[in-house]
Amino acid sequence: MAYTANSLKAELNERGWRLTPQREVILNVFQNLAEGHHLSAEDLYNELQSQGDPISLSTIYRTVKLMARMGILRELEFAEGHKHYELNQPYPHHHHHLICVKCNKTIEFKSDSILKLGSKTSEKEGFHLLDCQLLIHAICPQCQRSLLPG
Amino acid sequence: MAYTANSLKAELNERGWRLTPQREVILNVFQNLAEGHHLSAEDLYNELQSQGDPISLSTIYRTVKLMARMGILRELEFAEGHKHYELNQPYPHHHHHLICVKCNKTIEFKSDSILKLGSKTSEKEGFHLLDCQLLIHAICPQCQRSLLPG
DNA sequence: AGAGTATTGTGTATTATTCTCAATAAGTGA
DNA sequence: TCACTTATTGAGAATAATACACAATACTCT
Ligand SMILES: [Mn+2]
Ligand SMILES: [Mn+2]
Ligand SMILES: [Zn+2]
Ligand SMILES: [Zn+2]
Repeated sequence: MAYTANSLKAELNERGWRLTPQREVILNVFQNLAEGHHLSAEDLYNELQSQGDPISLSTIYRTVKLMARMGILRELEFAEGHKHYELNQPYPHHHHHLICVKCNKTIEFKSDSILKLGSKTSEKEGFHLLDCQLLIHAICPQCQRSLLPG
Repeated sequence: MAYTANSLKAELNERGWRLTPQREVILNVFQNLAEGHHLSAEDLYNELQSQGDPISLSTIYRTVKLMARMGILRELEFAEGHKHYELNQPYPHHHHHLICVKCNKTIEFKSDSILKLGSKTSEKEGFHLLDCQLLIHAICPQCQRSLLPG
């Protein structure tokens, strides 16, 4: 069940917030993003720029944060010093990430048992689940061979 | 199997690196850290300061990064804008985190099935596993009640 | 349409983390 | 034990991601 402009508006208004063209366009970018892709704030800024919908960096930071807290986007912290975002999709699109801490190569994989564990755990503690992600930090085959320090 | 000064030295030297008093002291702080505690770089800086082993912030940042890449420490990114570190312990101490994205309340929980999945996945891709952590972003009971924006 | 207020864009501030570089000291082998 | 090589440290400056302040704008509701 993908978001439409209307369902997004409904969810925003319910909390006393507003639907703006910026928010709608930003959500669209994520909905059209190919599988396995993740955007940083700056990526998103450039993408919007080049598709002719320029939006200020401030608004971008505010919006992705807002949408992550609504559970619309998931916030991913790989090993690069800045956050990445992607659509927070339910089963069967929900997935996890295996990351090389040296070169940032990322592999996605699925697991519904983790998703179940995430729901069960947050429910048990009375938390409202937003996102559950297994993050595997590792070193890829190529970087294992390289003798470079660090 | 906790690290001793000697085993740490062996692992460092094996890679052409050196054991320094700073590295030894930093590892000790983490080994003496109570369960459920996590230190930011600044926390660690202050802790060392007050225990009479002052170490520069530069060295602290370099050391925790080094130890994370060696698999000695695990790097945790909660929702506060800076990293936290804790000892990377194997089963049965290995655990995961449920975090409130609004107030940062953190609850730890264990799961050996995730640990297995992490090993299996990285092995399958030929990666050398460093750490595997399930991160559950959620909103705690108290913050659900609060009507504050954000 | 108008009131009330959430949101935007611009510019600036903050702050975690990295970088630079000269001084120091760990490892190694004679 | 003593040099020799070079990894490491500490101090400070630099960087870069993100947050903030505020006046102008534009949603939403009546
Ligand atoms: Mn992904
Ligand atoms: Mn922990
Ligand atoms: Zn790699
Ligand atoms: Zn909370």
